[in-house]
Amino acid sequence: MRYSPLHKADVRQRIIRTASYRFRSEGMDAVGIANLMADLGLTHGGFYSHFRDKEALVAEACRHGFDELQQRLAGVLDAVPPEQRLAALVQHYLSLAHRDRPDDGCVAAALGGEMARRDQPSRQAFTAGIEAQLALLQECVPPGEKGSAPTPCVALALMVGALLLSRAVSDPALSQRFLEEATRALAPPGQA
Amino acid sequence: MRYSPLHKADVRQRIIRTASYRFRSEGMDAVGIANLMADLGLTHGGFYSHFRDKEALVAEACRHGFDELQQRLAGVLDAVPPEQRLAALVQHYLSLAHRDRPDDGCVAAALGGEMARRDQPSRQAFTAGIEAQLALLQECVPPGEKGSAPTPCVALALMVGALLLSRAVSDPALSQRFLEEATRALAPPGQA
DNA sequence: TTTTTAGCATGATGGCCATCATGCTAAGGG
DNA sequence: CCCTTAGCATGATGGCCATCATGCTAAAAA
Repeated sequence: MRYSPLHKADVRQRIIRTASYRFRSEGMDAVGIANLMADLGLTHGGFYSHFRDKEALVAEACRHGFDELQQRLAGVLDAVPPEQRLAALVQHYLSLAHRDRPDDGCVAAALGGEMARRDQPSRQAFTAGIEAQLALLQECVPPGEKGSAPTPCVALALMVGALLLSRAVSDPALSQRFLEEATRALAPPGQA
Repeated sequence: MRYSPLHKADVRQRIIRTASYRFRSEGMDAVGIANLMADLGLTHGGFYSHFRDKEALVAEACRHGFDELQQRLAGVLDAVPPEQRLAALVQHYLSLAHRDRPDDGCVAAALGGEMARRDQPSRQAFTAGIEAQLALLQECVPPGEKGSAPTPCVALALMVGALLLSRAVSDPALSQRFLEEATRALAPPGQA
């Protein structure tokens, strides 16, 4: 063992972390193993002692990305009284900052389309992340809200769709419209 | 000219058409020029006499895909009285058939994530398609609907997001929930 | 009928891809 | 203090990528 015994786990985490960012910003097919390892000052040789294949890394990177967002959103929610939680979450998710930093943002919005074409391990990791997001949204709906409030599935689909489209569209005004109108639909200003 | 004078335009259309399908089902990076031309019984040599580069083809394929969906949806809307148009469109868009045939479906849901990373020509073609979809949605909202109805941007974002997630998720039950709950949110059953 | 030329084919270039086989090297266990 | 071995490096394999240069061939123009 060249480095200390904990270094393998550390390198593994750095691979996942870097992959998670680069996948979201460049797409999963666009990031090669050799190129990715070079980011860490390593070469492609050792990769396969950490992961069985690229698919395994994609699954891990997916998990990592969802965990990260989940923790950040949990922090946002803790700082806010229960009635304002949904609004706070929506404003954070549909912000210009989130739109402009896909590498540090929601995996579903950045990689959802490509995930539909991937193998089972990655899709299962993705599904688990989605379910965690739905659970988090569930907790944001105040107790008294009746059938009028959007369900977690609807809220998540609208947020993902709006963020995705705001990124894809080349017209800045239209990009903002997606964010603003989706925000209004989920967290109407005329509310507590 | 080897074939009749109209054959160049015909071949060009066949390239666009095939590319449009394959891009949506396999992703734009996964379809190579040589492989694509082979689908038409041709080789890679002639490609660059039809398009300046791959980016130009992506833009054309994007246009073609949006046009096709637009025409199909227009056909659905014509067969239905004005009050039911939004519901008909939503049910068509959020159907299992659409979910399971991304190659023959909405460009935004299949390629939106990758479009955000593409060059200007493709993104402009994409934006034009989105604007056409928004215009079509605008016409679906009956005259009397007040502020309660979702705006076109919100409706489109929700539809795209729900379709995207229903495709990406590996759990069939969750996949259907996205489609059904989004459908209910946009075309509530307790309505004309 | 002859000549031009457009549409496509062939082939080359340089690059990147995932994956596997093997070799070095330094740290841990004895 | 030596020897095993784990972690990574080097290099090879076979394949696909976009793009450009050139050549063939048959149809249109003369």
